Amino acid sequence: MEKQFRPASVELRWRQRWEQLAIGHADVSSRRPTYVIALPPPNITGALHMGHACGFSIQDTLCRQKRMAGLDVEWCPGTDHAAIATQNVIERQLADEGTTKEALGRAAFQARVDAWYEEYGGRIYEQMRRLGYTCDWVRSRFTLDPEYVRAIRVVFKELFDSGLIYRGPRIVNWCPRDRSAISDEEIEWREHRDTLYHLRYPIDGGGEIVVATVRPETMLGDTGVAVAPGDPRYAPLVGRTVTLPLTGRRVPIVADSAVKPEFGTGALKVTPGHDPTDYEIGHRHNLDVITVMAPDGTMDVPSLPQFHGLPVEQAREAVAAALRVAGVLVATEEYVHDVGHCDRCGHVLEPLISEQWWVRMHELAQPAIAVVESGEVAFHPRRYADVYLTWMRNIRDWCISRQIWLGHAIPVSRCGNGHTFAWLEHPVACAHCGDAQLVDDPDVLDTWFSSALWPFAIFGWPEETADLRRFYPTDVLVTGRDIIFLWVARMIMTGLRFTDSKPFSEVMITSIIQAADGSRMSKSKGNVVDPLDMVERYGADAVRAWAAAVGTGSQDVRFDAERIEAYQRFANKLWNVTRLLVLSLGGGGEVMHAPRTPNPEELQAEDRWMLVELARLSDDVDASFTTYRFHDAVSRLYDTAWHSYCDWYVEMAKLRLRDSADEPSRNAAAWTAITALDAILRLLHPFMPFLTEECAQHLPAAAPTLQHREWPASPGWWRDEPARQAHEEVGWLIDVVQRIRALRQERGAERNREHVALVLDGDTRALGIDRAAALAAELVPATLVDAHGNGASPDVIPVGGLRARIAVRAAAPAERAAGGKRLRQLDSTIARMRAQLGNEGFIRQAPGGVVDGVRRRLAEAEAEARALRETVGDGSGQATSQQW
RNA sequence: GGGCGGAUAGCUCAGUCGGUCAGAGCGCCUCGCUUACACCGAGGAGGUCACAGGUUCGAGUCCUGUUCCGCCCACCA
Repeated sequence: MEKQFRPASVELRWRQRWEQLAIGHADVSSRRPTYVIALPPPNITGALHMGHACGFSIQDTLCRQKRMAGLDVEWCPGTDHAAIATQNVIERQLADEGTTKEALGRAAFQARVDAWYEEYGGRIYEQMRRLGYTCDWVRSRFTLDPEYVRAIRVVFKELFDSGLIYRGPRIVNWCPRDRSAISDEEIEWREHRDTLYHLRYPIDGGGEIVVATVRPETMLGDTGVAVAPGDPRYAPLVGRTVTLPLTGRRVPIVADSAVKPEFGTGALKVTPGHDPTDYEIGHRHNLDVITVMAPDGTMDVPSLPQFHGLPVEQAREAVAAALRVAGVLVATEEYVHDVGHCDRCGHVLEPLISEQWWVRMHELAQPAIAVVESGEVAFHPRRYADVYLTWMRNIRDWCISRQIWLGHAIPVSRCGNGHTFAWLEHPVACAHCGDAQLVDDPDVLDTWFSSALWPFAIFGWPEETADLRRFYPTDVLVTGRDIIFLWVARMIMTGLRFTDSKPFSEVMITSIIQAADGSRMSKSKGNVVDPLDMVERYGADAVRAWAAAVGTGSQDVRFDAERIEAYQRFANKLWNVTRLLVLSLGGGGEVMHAPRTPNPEELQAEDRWMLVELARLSDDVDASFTTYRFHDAVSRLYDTAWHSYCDWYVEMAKLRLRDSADEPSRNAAAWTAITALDAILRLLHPFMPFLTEECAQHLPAAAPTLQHREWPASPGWWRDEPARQAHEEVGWLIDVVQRIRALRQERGAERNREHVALVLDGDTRALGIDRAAALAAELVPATLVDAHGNGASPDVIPVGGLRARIAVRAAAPAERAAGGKRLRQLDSTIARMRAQLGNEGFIRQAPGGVVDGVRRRLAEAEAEARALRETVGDGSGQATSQQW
């Protein structure tokens, strides 16, 4: 075994082993209970970032643990075609080449896309393999697979036939760059600093009314002016008309509650064709809807050639200038507000009227609300259930059509007789009248429409496949909160409607990984961290342990590579303690001799102490899996493995391991050391699979993989009263050792056995006083003067039932005073506790255990302070010199 | 406008039922290459738990308000 754990040298080998053993493959014919996760499919066009690495690692950790617990685990991977995102990427490529998709034509464009999918799909899976994920690769799915397309069409047709999908002209969020509508959930709001223009509209028959707008160019499409109902300034004007500048159109003044009288001038120009609020107002007052903008974002006003064809920004300036000349523009003010952008391409959205396909959501939402209210679908952390419910209760219809080239075609045709119908396979004639003059719908579906079917479509739905029967519904969904609306909610709705079952019963929301400065990681900022870089630098295990440590606990986390590095060190530590056991217990080669199982009475107190530590660790790790608090699990594993096991147990056991004269003792230590390491490795395996596999190979009980070993469960006698007693007493011993070491160093003594003289006595039941003294002498290290209290030193350190008397050979008198620091700490603690005990309310109302605890600690502190004053003095240099 | 989260050591973060809760890792200081590990070991310094009130015998923890930071929702022209 090498002195250092080298992840690069073992990872490939273990990945191959897991693949050979088909660890990730679930057996559809098995009778074992299942555990199923549908991997949130990453966009096929991208590479995985640290956020993916975090969420996916947690899923693999869940899967590995469930396998060890005996479940048949199916973790089904896949990728998403990401229509708009992919199209944008390819279009940018084409632009760089000086061409366009239109010039290329549909077929050639599709060929480019297919090549792109081919190239990138494999890359994502390769990244996942490098991180050690045990997905069921055989079942991997792509949202463009034929079976998947079939599922989409079945869902669409059912919703269409039942009237939940409809087509209609409505005001939509239009992206002029993508030339497509997008849904409300795909808007990214950004703050803009704009100008608020005050425009004076002349009232017919005399007078004027001033409106405020940030978009003067839209006044070309105004069809009304609105004021708040009952606004005394304008009440008399309601019902009159104004004649618009530039267009000369006469439009009415109406009163509508959507108008806030305190904003701007209290009067609103109404442009139903280009503003959602205005659209509603216009609808209520039967105002005309006039469109003045083309789908490409330029003005579409042939009757006003000076503006026709201008892009929005230019049109805004031109119209404002014209209004200024006409004396209509009476004032401007700076105005900061949020403007909607396309979340895919970043372009400013233009609200405009367009024919689109919509899903009526209200009816679909009701059962999806019920399952979360009842807890049948539970969110972790819990508060996200409220986020979900609030959105669901206010849900609006979903615009599912996109005017782009890529994606799933909307499976609808219209015949020459005007019948519009949805189909599963492309028809040759009208389903209603047989007319063969069919026109297909030109639009494609929102990518999220297909994603919404993921948990059941991946298993073959709508066919009653064996996979579907066995693996659906899934157990848990692990994802980020940013797609609760876009994805999680819609999966729950479609699952309940089409499979009569919730698609998963738990939703685990993971943290969002930010850049080091707290900003979003994004390619454009160049602050994206590639998980593979981290794997190469620190090893896959370190990345995975980091993921578990930061991915839960609900706080967004700033990326800090040092935190990954800490787990690399941890891996090395465990590797080396394994090495130590191999060197001490090696039976030739690099595998330890299997120790005989000791009789319980052969175990020393420290052995029992370690077993109790293990029992507690395994309880805590189990609890962390139940509550999805992986950061707890990682920190408990880290502490127990490093500190309890390496720093204390192994140090205590070392002597016995080397003492071949006392076989029962040596055997008990060996058995305990190996048993503990084996349990730690198994508990840690879901988090750090490579390291734990590699270490476990050196243990006597080695299996082909830890995935075939059982999840640790501690026997009852690790938790019984004798064990607890031993644990407590060894705890005292550890405390004593630490205090002696501190005193030694404070007083400038070398870490040398001869510089500390130790006498230990006390009341111990599980840990004999001779044994305690021997251990303490070894651990400090110190010279054991007399285990029966005949030494000359006064008491110094009382902890629990132990009393240690020590004498330290100080380097210099001045440094001896350093003990005064401990005294000052003790004095303030003593004062605080005395005050507390002097408080009647505390004595009367605090639980007895708490009061007793304070009394006990006070007594200990007082005893220690008293003893310290005798040996060390109070810092004034008048310490008694203890020699021996 | 409504809501959620955060503010704890120099940095990044834990802290569940109010009472060993003043913690970890990194960084820093002092020792130590002791036959597992210097990617290590031993010890140490360092915090008015954002601020102000309140509840309580007792508050980092519960309540109210305030200030900053991040995010979400919303028909802020």
